[in-house]
Amino acid sequence: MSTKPRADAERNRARVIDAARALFAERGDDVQMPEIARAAGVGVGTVYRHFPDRQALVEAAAEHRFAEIEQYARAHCFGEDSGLERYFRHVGEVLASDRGLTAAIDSARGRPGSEPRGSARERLEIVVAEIIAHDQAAGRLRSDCTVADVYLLVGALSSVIRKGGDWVRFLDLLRDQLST
Amino acid sequence: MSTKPRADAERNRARVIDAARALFAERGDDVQMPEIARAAGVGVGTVYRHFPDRQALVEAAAEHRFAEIEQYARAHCFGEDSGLERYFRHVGEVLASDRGLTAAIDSARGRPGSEPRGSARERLEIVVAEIIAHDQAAGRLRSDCTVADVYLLVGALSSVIRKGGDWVRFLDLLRDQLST
DNA sequence: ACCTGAACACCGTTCAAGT
DNA sequence: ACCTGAACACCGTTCAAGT
Repeated sequence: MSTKPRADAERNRARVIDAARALFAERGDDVQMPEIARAAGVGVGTVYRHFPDRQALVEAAAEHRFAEIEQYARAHCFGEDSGLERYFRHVGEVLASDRGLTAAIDSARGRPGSEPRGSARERLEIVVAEIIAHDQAAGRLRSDCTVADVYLLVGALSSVIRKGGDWVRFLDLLRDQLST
Repeated sequence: MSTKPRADAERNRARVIDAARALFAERGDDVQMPEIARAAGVGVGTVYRHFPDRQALVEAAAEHRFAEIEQYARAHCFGEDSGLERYFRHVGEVLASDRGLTAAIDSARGRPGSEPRGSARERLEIVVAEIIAHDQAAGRLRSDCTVADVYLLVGALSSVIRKGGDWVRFLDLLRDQLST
């Protein structure tokens, strides 16, 4: 369908994403578009050529975290103890270290299942479903727990972290609840 | 200290609060200051004379809900079953019906204990402490549960509701966790 | 004292002109 | 095709002028 983009366009896109990742990670939502453009060494118009609006850039800058979390999940959430518990703890750590990810999650448009085919988010959703099934098969997770439940709780976790709340305590209050 | 304000000033203040309550309750955070001024029949400058900034108005417009919730709590959260469970359910219903209250809670500046003496929020905090003590005395609440925990969970509940999530399910996932 | 609303500041987004 | 950045739109907040 679409023809290959020009080399300078691709390079500019990468620069914008890199600048956005660094700035959003550190200061979250209170970074302005002109500042990102300046840090990337391009004009604002170029940012808008590659991303339709601010929200799209926030999501694009967070995308790699979903892939990273998926890697972690595949490696560490299918053992002898609760995979979901490990999952929530790891997501909490990542969210706490990247305020841009909390911004992406807090304003997520889609419900579970609405991701485009093959996106990092969709692959992550699949692993979460597998963790749930694995924990349930081991009899350590309530049988009615769904992917939507995990999304709901990750959203809550994200907003706790964003507000500077004690998210470890939040997970403690939640923990054994998910056990049978 | 301060002398009595002029009658028209007091009337204008009341009009602003009334307009803000109605508009925030229905549409939450996406209501602009000029619109509130117009609905109140005053100039924007008058709004700013009575409230230092938008956030202060959001909080002032939500204040009465804290008193209402306190009334409910005193009447219904000291019975035979879990007072905290009734409390969370009621707060959820109020939050779901008043998006202005979610806006006030989601951007709350203070931690528990930081309220001014005698404010509605402080009185509410006291009742929450009493509910906790009552539930703990009846042996139906974990002994390490604090007022800060309840704040943490109400904040999480508020953000779930604000994002249009299934808050009843959220409370279900949380429910028995708080039991001993 | 208090009120009004035009004006200012700020930031997301667009678009005419340039390469 | 893509880039630039001045200009526009929008909204929170201020302040000079009025009562």
